[in-house]
Amino acid sequence: MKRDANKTTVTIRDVAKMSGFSASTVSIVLNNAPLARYIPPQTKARIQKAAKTLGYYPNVFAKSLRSKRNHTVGVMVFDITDPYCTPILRGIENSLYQASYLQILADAHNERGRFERYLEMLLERRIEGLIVLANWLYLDINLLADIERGKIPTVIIGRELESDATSSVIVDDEAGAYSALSHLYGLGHRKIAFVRGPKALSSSKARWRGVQRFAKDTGLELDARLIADLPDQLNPNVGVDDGFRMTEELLKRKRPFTALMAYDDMTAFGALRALAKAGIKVPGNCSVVGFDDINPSQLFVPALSTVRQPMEAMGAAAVVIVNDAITAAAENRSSGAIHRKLAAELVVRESTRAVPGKSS
Amino acid sequence: MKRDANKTTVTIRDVAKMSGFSASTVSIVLNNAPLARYIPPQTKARIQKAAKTLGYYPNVFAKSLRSKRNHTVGVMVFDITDPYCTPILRGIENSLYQASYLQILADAHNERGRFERYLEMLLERRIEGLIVLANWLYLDINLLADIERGKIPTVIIGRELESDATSSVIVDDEAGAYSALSHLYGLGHRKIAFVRGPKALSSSKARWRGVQRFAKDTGLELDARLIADLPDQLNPNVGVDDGFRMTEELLKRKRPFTALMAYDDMTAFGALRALAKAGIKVPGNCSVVGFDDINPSQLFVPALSTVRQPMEAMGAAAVVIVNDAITAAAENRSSGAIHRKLAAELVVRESTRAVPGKSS
DNA sequence: ACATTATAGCGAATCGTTTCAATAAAACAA
DNA sequence: TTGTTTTATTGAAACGATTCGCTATAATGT
Repeated sequence: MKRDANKTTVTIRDVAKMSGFSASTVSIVLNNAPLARYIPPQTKARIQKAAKTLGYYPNVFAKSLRSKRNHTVGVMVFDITDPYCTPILRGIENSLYQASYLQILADAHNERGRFERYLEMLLERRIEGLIVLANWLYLDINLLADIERGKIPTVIIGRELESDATSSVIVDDEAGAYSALSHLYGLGHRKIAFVRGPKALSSSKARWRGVQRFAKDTGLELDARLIADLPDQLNPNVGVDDGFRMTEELLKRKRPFTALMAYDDMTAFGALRALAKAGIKVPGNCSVVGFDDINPSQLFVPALSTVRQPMEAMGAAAVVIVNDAITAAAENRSSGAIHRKLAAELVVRESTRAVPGKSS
Repeated sequence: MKRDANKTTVTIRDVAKMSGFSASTVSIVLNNAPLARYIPPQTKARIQKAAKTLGYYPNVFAKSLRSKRNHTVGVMVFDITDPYCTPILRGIENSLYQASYLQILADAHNERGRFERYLEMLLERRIEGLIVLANWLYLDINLLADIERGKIPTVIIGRELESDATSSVIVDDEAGAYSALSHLYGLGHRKIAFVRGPKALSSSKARWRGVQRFAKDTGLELDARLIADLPDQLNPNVGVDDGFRMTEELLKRKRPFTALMAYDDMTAFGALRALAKAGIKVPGNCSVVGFDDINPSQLFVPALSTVRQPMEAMGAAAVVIVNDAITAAAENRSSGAIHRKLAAELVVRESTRAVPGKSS
């Protein structure tokens, strides 16, 4: 193994040799350590030039072996295929970049085993923080134990854990649903159908609470025959099929409605398809409102009115939380869990319209 | 700094102490190193138990400081917001996971500066391989120099570089466009409008070549008045607006057409919107075909007929290439650049139909 | 002229692992 | 019995960077 021949890695000692100074000095100069204040400019220049001509990159492993810091956080996604994820990832990435962190991306594919395996790998990497993007189901108790074990600053986006020992960033589902329904009501709709989310999801419950609260506030009657439930499913992309089926189911009940409020945009897409198939024009004969405002929603014809989750902001908020926790830990301070609930915003597009014959 | 109190990291020496053996032995056992063949089972058991009860994770930094391997590859995306990216990322992730690599995700936001900064950070991390997902414009020459400098196995998805020193995975745009046009032609369409892609994109050219070849093969006439070009733009999500504008432009020319072939799905969405606005039914009065088969395409009403890029497979192929290159490098073999061109597949959905009055 | 302080740079220890070479006991062959 | 091999374990030297403490010269104060 004549490795010296094609010596590929250039170390700090190479720079030292070339510049004529010691490794210590090189380190001090290149990092602008406190001691660098005593180093005359020309020495610095010589060292910097040497580093540049050699193409020297400090070895992060050696570096973090000493400093215990490695400027890496793990980002665990439950299903990157879900369009809901992407903007959040963008938000995370952007904030992380600003703080010059790098992210290791892990995709659990909604599988518990995969989640755990990835978690282990991330722990081995000594990530400084962990952001979990729990867009979909479950996420139970004892993986928390795993996280706690590592004592790594963690924040969960999209779910609030029962034990609030772990920080979280969620959206105000209840208020969002409230405003969506309020929008339909304001347009004169009274016979409103609902496709509710899977019962297992906490956001389903919260959104429904918003609906109920609005109904109570205004005396709107919620007709049980106009309510359908999405089955508990693991695959978010099936949401559209389920939305389709549930809407057909609703139509089959022959109970007229002038508006439909879907659990989320995917469901709304399915509803749109079912309505089109039944010859019902949107928004002419029926208004449809979704939730989330995933990317395709604005593309649709008609563009979907929906409740926008501030996804980039959620990602950014998560980064703020972990970053604070990391610096707190670095300074040996302790920091409690933080729970942020962001407001959702109604976005009115083309799929909702005043009920015909009535003026709003 | 009483750090010993809350000693957070458990090292191999702790395991050694607890099990009563030396650090060397522990290392050998835990890694199943060749020497482990001499270690009696009960010793192994003792060590393993100690490791488990202490919750020992080997420190990857120390590890790779010696071994020069860190099982990490960089994945550089030009814009994670682009729905085209997601399935490719999924393909990459999945293959990487199988090979038990972890990925560091970097998003260049289509900005050169950001690309370079990230590249530097990745190089510092001593990533073993690099996958670049060049979905969108440019990607010029001298960042290649940067990559070459690091001598890191690299593969580019979505573009073929002029100098073929860097491996690439692309889709057969020409054949894909050929088959899309062939599909329209087979449905009886003769007056076909085209919204071509931005000239700067190599895929634009390739797809247009496919169109031209088909036209030549069959004698189909390409009417210049039915051809519009997307402007050179940086933002992929603007594609839909441009598609809308270009289609309106085409309609304004008053030159009738019964089918429209869009550069990609985003453009097709824009076209769909413009056609709807003009009161032209799809597919009743006009067929529309896209390219890519991004996720929303199947959701649309009508679902978009398009040419499917095998995105997961592309991601997987990229991983195979870097993985091979990495192991080759590890064994001191040299490996040349590899160029894979994957077939695209026509997906017929609802947006295309035989031209009225004619039977296909 | 001498003590003090600021300036400039270096040596060596350290971070947590892996691995080579060495040791030493047991097992075997002659 | 002696010599060789196999089995079992370990100390010490890397890997590449940071940092504390040390030296040594130069500048300053008195």
